[in-house]
Amino acid sequence: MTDPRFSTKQRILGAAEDLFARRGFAGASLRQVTSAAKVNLAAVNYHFGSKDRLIEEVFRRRLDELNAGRLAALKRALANPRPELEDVLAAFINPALELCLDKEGGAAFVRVLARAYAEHNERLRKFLSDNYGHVLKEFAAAFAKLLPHLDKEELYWRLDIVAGAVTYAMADFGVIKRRSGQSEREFRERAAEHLIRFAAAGLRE
Amino acid sequence: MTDPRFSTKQRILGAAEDLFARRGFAGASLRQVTSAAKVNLAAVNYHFGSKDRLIEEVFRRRLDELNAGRLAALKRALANPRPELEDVLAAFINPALELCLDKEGGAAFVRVLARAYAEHNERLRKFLSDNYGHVLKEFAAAFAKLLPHLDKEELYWRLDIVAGAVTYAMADFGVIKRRSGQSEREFRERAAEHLIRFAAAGLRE
DNA sequence: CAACGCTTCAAACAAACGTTTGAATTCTAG
DNA sequence: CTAGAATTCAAACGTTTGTTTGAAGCGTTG
Repeated sequence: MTDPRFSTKQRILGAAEDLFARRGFAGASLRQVTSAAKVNLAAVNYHFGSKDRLIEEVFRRRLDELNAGRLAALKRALANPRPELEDVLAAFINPALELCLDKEGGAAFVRVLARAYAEHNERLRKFLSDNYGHVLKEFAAAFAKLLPHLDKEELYWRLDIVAGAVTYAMADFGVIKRRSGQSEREFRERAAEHLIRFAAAGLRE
Repeated sequence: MTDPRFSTKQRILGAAEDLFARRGFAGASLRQVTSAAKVNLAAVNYHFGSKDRLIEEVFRRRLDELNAGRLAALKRALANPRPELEDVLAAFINPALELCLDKEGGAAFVRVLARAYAEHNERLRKFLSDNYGHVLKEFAAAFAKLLPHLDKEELYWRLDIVAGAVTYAMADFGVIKRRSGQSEREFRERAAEHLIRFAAAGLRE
């Protein structure tokens, strides 16, 4: 994050991601961010314009890739002539899991994402819905085909619950801690497995 | 909230609850709180000592009652010789639902509670676990009896997922909006029904 | 090397922050 | 009615906040 191989912009984004995850958008100051990134305070306003726009860029950097991954995984799942419910769930969850495990700062970002929900910030919600709403639409359509016994309202309710459970579990808000012998990857993969099985059961009824 | 029938202390707690829900703990300032409560700025430090202790009191005021309600409902559910899984889930969820619907500011508080999860704040987590951890233990024991086919680890995973879904749904982080013809009460009760059915299916597998 | 645009920098800005103070006011006993 | 405690109040404390400024440094291009 402070690695001088990375550009000033990247270092700021990395430090902001980490601090927003740990202290929230209001709780993390630009001085804390720039000091962690080892850049000058004014660099944020030079490169991003304002703190609000920095927050948006923290989202954009990850979500473009995450949502592309989710759509690609969905496409692969639906290539199968008789896709299983679990496959579509995995198409939604696994790219987020990979983000957590493989990308530097990915785990922090997932917590930032969960914070965005809690913020209830209209500006932020509009930004997310404008830029990434179509992804959720495509998944909703796929689930609708696999669950023809559910009417539209019933389906939306359940998807909303699934989204909540996924967000919460990925951000490890829960109380379950990784066991000492267990690797971070093992732990996360187990969490995803449980999540998929649980959500599938709840969706099917 | 600004009603002069209420004491200074109560007005501060009410205003703080509302503003913490909307802007977070760091995002809501004591000046905003005292101005909304129509009390003097210094009143917070006079009555509570500090902002941190005000935050704790916002939790304590509601959680004492909420958790007492949950334990009472659990006891009633277990009075039945063959209690259903749905009854225990309802014992956990319905008191939170009542808080949302019947208590002034209850809906705001549920969102404050969801923020506490997002905060990952060690001090806050310890406070909550010290004061209300025993409630979760009792529910876990009740679920364990009803789901003997699940080993301890499996059960804890699923309860963690349920807790996440409940928190998320109660704080209405989701995208589902109340229909125009529907009352807040109807809407919330539907949400709780869906939640119980979904969670029961996921727990039973 | 000179001139240029891009980036970094230390310093300062006004505003807002949590907290403290000491005097004014209100309430409560005796 | 009065003494003393409890509460409210305006004002100020020293920090920290996001943002702006103008000069200094940098690498590229003519």
